[in-house]
Amino acid sequence: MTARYAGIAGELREAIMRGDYDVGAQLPSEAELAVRFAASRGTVRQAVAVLAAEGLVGSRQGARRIVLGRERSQSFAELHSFAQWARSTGHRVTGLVLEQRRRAADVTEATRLALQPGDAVLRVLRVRSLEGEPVLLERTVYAGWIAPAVESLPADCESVTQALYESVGLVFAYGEHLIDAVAAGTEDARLLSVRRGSPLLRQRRVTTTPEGRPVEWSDDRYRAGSVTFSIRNSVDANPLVRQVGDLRPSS
Amino acid sequence: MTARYAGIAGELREAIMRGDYDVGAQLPSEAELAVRFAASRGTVRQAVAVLAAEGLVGSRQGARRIVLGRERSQSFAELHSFAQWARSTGHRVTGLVLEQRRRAADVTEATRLALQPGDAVLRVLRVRSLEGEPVLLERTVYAGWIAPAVESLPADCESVTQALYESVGLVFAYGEHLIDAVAAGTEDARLLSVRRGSPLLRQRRVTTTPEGRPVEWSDDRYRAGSVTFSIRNSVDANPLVRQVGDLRPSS
DNA sequence: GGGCCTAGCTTGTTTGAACAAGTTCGCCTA
DNA sequence: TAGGCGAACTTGTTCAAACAAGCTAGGCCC
Repeated sequence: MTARYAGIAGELREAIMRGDYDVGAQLPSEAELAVRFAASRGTVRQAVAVLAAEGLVGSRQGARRIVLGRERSQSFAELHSFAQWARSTGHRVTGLVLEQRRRAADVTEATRLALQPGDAVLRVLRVRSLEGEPVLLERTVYAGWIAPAVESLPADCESVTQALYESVGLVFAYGEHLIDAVAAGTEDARLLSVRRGSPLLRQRRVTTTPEGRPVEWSDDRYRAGSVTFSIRNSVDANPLVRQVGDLRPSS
Repeated sequence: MTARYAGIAGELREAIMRGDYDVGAQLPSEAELAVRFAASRGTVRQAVAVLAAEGLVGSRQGARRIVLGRERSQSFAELHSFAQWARSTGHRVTGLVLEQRRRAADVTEATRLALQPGDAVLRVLRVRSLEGEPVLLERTVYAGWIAPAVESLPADCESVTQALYESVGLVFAYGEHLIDAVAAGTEDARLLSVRRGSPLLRQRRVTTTPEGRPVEWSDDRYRAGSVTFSIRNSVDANPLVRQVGDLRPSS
């Protein structure tokens, strides 16, 4: 069994998504839930805190909690891994490595991956397709210490995240993402079957292990209209930040 | 004074941002912090939970907490309000209403704002500039009940969010955001001074009051390169979600 | 020297209790 | 009837204690 509060959160989440509570309706009070689940108030609070973080419920001191929506945010794994996300939504996903080679890290890459300039890194160019249509172009730089594991993957590996976990036990735990829009370059256009200059949604990200060690730096470009990022937030919890452009050269 | 845990979180945050702890370094243990701040372990845990949600520190059961970075996520207000965000980063921001008129809500708008089709709504077209350069085009639909307050604002109102708070005490508490890339239409191109078809970063959002009542539905388009969205997340906390495109017609 | 194992440290989970602070709603008064 | 008041309810904050579970480092054995 998982933690108690996680179980309670799960039951409440299902009840909300099932429609037991309408959007805008009130949730039972903490005291009531504590009795129903035979848990202390603290544990119940932890459970509803999970739902609040997912954006499902909101709360104000003094008033009952309110149901804000029915769609749950997906897990970190689903956010990080294109394959896991696509699969969880029932889409058929494929991938293909077009290029892969080791190089010495330049200053930018070294900084981002917490390496010394000149240390070995592995650059990979990958196309991902949804239902056979190419929708995503990934230009990834892996830190040298993980390169062997990445190179040993098949070129059409579906989920790199999962493969790395299974082969070397690597876990991605933290990520920082920068999202903006860019025009498709010549190569982008050719590989994604769009016209040059057409809009792409760009997501640049650094991912690190649970110990805080950077593993990869990636520039992912989505064909416009194929994928949308969705964010739920509240006065309490909010992870999204705007930044003025041109802070960093684009790789 | 604010809550105890908030104060502790603040001190720790400052220490991290000041560089007392290097990125990758360990934070003192909960027990140690409890002694130092003369608080119970529970309160200390609440404080570090705040930092974890901000993406500043990470934690693993059994091991000391690790400093992950030095940049803090901004507040919800800064995320929601373009003006407040820009001001907090030291930019000069201006705004101008180009069009404003009441209409009956169509089915889409009514659904998103939890109204009945035919109820009155207020549509506003606004341009926002950074340092005099137009960077953002806002097409906003306000629910009828807030329309009078919006109409009474000056056309060059800098911060609508703040103005509405001051005039009628309206507070924005929750938001749902959809982010993708689109090509600039004829009107977009003219008003943002870009070529037609050039890439724009689009953010569609619904914002609601603390009671869960939708206030506005907006389609914001940023000129490419002017603004970047940044997200920090971890296995525990993650608010960002991908969605397959074409789920909803674009306004 | 190399590998295993355990003791102690550190974070995760849960309970129970108490008070603070904000909301709601009915009642009472002017 | 309109407004104000207050009691009951509900969430927010804090404390203290105990056990579970994962991690680390040092010592021990081969």
